[in-house]
Amino acid sequence: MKSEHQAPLHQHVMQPFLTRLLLRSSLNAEEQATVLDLPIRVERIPASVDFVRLGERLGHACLVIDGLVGRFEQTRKGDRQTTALHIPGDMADLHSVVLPKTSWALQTLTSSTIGKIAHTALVQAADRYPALAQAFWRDCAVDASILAVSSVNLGRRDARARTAHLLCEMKCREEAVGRFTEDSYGFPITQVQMADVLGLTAVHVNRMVRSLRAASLIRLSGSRASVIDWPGLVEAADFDPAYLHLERRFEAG
Amino acid sequence: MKSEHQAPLHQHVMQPFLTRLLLRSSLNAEEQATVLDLPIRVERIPASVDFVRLGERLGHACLVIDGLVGRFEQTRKGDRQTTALHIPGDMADLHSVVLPKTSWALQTLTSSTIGKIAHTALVQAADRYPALAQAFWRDCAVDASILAVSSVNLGRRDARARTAHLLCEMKCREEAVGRFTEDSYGFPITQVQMADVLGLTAVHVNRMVRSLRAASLIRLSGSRASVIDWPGLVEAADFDPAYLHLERRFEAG
DNA sequence: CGATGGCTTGAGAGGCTTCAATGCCGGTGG
DNA sequence: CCACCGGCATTGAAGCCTCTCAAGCCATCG
Repeated sequence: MKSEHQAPLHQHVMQPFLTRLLLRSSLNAEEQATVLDLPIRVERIPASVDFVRLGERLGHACLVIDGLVGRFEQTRKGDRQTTALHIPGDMADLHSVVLPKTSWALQTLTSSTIGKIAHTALVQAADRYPALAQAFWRDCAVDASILAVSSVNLGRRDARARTAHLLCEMKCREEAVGRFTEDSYGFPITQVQMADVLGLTAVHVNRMVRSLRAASLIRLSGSRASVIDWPGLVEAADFDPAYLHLERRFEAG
Repeated sequence: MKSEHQAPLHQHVMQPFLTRLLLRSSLNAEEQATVLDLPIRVERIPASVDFVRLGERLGHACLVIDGLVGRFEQTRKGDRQTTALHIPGDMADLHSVVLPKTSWALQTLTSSTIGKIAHTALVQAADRYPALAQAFWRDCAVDASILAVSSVNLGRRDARARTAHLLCEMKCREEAVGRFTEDSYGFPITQVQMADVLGLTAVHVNRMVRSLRAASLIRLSGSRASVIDWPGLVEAADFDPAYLHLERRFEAG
């Protein structure tokens, strides 16, 4: 029941996001159709482009359709901290619907396909269907939960555990959307970019990655990460996936 | 127009939260009345009590009415990272409405008064008034924005700047609700607790606090923080209050 | 085939932690 | 009324984790 009365090309493009929403929220056919019918403007963007800048006033939210996107902020000195990584199906800045003035920036880490969805369309959908409003809200809450764990990593775990933790998190997130195959997932990110995420220097990231490789926990070849010893990696990372809220359960309050 | 037809004792207790919502959202009289009429169960809790624990399934959200509350997570080793501080008027876990299974814990830092509001009541209000749903969502988005900046602090700023940044942030947040008076605000927090927030050891927090004091930027006496040199503190912290979204503006998407 | 970007490795410096001890203060009980 | 106790702030010294600086290697690409 996906509103087949009109089948614009963009529909298949919204499907991964709907899938993500359905992971955590129960939506009826009408609500699902509304999501699929959201007008979207698709755009291809090369690697390393800041396509949303600090202090901008946004009129749309960005859906990652393909590629890898980083949300980041920086210090006056210019040190960059990536606060979130977004894979296909993620809305990189859904929170911009309620906070249109950005205090963050978005950057493509690899060349990516981005879908821009007007705030007005999202607000209309949320206003009409409370279940959608709640689903959007929940999506942002999960984002915040990841942010909180990221703070724990940066504040309390050493470089090696931090690095392992990132690999664990991305494995679980990719797996949740069916992108973890043959014990590996796409991880097309340079060590400099990893350093931005982990609050480390690229030099030290290199040493930590090698340490994990030497311990036969993972292998990073080219643009993929292969998990060799999942229990070992989880152990090294002190990882508990609960914060990702990936178990399907629809109980609200 | 505050629904004077019934004036239960708890109403004055919801006022600070409504004030906080109104800082960033436009709500009509009916919507405001709905917030003030939310049923709330008030409870007094001593200092250093974990009143929400990890992995719990919550049926209510916690409003801080008085005192100081910390949201935290910890590593397997037991190192604690406080990811958010909450002052009176804050909802410490509004996001629990959409994610009732906690991946965090709440702790009183001083003896506090907490108001428990049933999720069902909040969901009903949100379902009935889209503007309220959006206001709740926005409140969570601001919380996430603070979390993101916290990641920047932990990942990219040194101990001194981090310490100064915390003092700046709390000054602005207290000021926004009229609790910054005579160049000072309540900051009843031990250096051990500050260390939990800042991802440092208590010993080093002590040295950083002394350094800031020696530079005549602030004074921490007993349970209050006095700002001596605001521009200097902002400079030391590399602080930009934009992420707090405290300017009154009601444009949505 | 030189330039570029990413990965790798080494050596030294420094910021923060760890361990340890002291002083201060308020609360409590004899 | 005062001695004791526990929590908190403070200070010192040593050590380690991570950064900084620097250089070399390799693949890709124009």
